[in-house]
Amino acid sequence: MAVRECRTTFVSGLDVALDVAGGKWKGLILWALSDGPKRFGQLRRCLSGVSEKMLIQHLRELERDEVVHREVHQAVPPRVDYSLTAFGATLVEALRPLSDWGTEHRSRLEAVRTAAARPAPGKTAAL
Amino acid sequence: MAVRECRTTFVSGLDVALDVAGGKWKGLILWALSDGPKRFGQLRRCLSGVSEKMLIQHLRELERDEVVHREVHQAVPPRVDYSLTAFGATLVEALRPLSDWGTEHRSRLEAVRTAAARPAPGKTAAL
DNA sequence: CCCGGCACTCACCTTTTGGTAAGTACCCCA
DNA sequence: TGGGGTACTTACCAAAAGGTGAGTGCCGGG
Repeated sequence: MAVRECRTTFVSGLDVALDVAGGKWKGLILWALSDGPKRFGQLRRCLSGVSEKMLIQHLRELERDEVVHREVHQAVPPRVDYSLTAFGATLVEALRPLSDWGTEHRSRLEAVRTAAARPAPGKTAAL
Repeated sequence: MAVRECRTTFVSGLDVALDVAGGKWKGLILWALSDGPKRFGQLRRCLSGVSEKMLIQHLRELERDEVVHREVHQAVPPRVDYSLTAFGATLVEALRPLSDWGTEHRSRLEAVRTAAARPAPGKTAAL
C-alpha cells in the first residue's frame, strides 16, 4: 500500500517465455530446428545426451505451444518430421540476444565462479 | 560420424545465460533493480510471494556472477543496498526481447494451452 | 516489557525436473 | 531367426529447485 516502491507491471513476460523455452533441452531443440526440419531420430542424435523421454516430452510441449510443427508421414517405417513454425521462429529470434550474451560472457562467468568457489587463493581477501 | 546432421556449435550460450538468470525470481529481481538500487526489505516487498530464503539465495548468486552489487552500510539497524552492475545492465538488455516476446504472446499461449488441456470441448475428437 | 522491523541463517519438507530402463508394433536385412 | 532401426510409452527413481517456519542480535516505539 506504500507509494509504490517498485514496478510490478510486465514482470511476467519473462516467466511466460521461460515457461515455453525454459526446459533443459528446449533451446537446443529450437536451435536445431531453426536449421531446418528434422526427424525424431535426427534430433535425438543432434542433442547428444538427451533421453528419448525428455526429447518427446519437450517436443510435445513445444508442439502444444505451437512453436514446433509435427508431421506424421504414414509410411512403412514410421516417419515423423518436426519443424519450426513461424511463431517458433519469432521465439528463436527473441532468444538470440540472450544466447549471444551467454556466448560472449561465458569465460568471464566461469572465471568469476571459479574465484568465488575457492575462498582463499593466495592473497588475503581484502575486505 | 554422419555428414553433420545438425549444428552443434554455440548451443551453450543460452545455457550459460539461463544459468545466470534462470531462477524463479531472478528476472523479477533484475527488473526491480533496473529501476534503481533497492534495500533487501524493499525487494522482498516488491517480489510479493518470494520467501526470504529464495530471495537471499538468488541475490547471492547474482552477486557472485557480478550482475548485482551488494553494499553494506554499517548502521544501527542493518542496512544493505542491492544494485545492478554495468554487467548486470547488459544482461537485462539481453533479457528484454524475450520478456517482450512473452508479454506480446501471453494471451495466445494461454488460449492454446487451455484448448490443449480439454480434449473434447464439444466436437467429437476425430481419431 | 514485549513486539516489530532490520537482514539474515538454518533445518526440514514438498514439488518439479530430469534420467534409466524396459516394453510396444512393425519392418528390413543378413 | 534374430538384430537393428523407426517412433514412441510407461513405471520407477534421483537430484535439484523451491517453500515453511523457526531462530539470531540489535534497536526503537507503544
